[in-house]
Amino acid sequence: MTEAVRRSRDSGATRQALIAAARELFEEKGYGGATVRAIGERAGVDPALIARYFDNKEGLYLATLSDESDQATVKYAGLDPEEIVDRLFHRWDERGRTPVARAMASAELDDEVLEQIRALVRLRLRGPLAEGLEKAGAGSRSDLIGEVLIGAVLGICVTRANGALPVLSEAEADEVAALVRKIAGSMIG
Amino acid sequence: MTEAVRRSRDSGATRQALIAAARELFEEKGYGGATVRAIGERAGVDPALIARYFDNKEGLYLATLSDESDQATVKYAGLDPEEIVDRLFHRWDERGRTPVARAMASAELDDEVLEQIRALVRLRLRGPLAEGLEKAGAGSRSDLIGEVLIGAVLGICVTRANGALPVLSEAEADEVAALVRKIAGSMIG
DNA sequence: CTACTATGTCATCAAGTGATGACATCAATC
DNA sequence: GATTGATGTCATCACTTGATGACATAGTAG
Repeated sequence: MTEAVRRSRDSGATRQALIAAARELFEEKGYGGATVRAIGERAGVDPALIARYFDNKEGLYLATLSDESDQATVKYAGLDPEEIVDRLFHRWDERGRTPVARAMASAELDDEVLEQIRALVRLRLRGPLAEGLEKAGAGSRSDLIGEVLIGAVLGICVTRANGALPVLSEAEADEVAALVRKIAGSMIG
Repeated sequence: MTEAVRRSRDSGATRQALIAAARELFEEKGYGGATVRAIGERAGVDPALIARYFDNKEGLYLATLSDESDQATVKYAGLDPEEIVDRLFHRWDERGRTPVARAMASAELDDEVLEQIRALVRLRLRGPLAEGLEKAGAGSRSDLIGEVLIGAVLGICVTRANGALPVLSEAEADEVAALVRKIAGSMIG
């Protein structure tokens, strides 16, 4: 029987605690800024267990990406491009930088990370986006247009979060969202 | 007499060599990834001189930002918004990430860095952009719209450079530029 | 020539990093 | 309850980093 017993020593729970703590700290400090000691402390777990369960720090990082990918229950399929872009903006804007968004905004990407990012984007974002764009008559390069929109939203959210563009940072989310929708709309005609 | 003698020991030349090497390495590796030893080596200069001339690594980083600001001879004043955005895109796209662009895309910004970025953006980018937008009849929030455009271009250039969005990365610059112009145009009507 | 300052060189420190392996302890199985 | 594998703890290593200060040398002024 596989009972859902709450064991005092539960490797699964430890794994999840580490992933959750890692996601938080990677969001806050970035990959380099988050130390394995800090992650272990926040998870209430000995840092050495990172090596046991994820080989090393990078393995844990990849695990956070997979985890986010799994939890991306938001379905964009079948929506208007403007609606997709609107929701994407709100998601990235509210939740701060998810590991995925943060990775996408970073300068150079490790090969494995790049692979995960691309798969996630293709399935969850660009796919539905391109589909909606075609349906709306965006013409041939709907894949490219979809990615341009994703990149644009990412840049807006990043600069909005870090304060580099003060007016944008202080604007109401809805006002910015309206502009983002406008951008999406302009790609269709 | 202040002659332009080429001295074998020239603190000015040393400073410039350090700034140039630092800019390159900050572009390639980011702030954390560029070590003072690597900067010194590329500059052909002992790393200890960083401390002498710029106090510490962060001082050198700020110096690279000022330097880029000084060298930003590109004048956007008086141009159409679409034209400004087009040139901004090409600049960031060709030259790779300048220190400024890289800083704008980073997650959290140090106070001093933030200050420099904001000043640079206000003077060189958002100012002319907002002016052009108003002239074109963009309505009230031209400051906000200008910053949204800057953020969008930044995100497009960053994702284009790091390969997170493959179609965008492989597209011709001119094709992307056309879409960027389209986005700018949509903000006016 | 001498002395003095600017500039450059070098060795080294203290702190922090990720990783590792020996050891301890829990919990399931017989 | 003894055995055994899974899980957790701890000390420590090897390495890198930014920074510092003592020292060396060039170039100039007197």
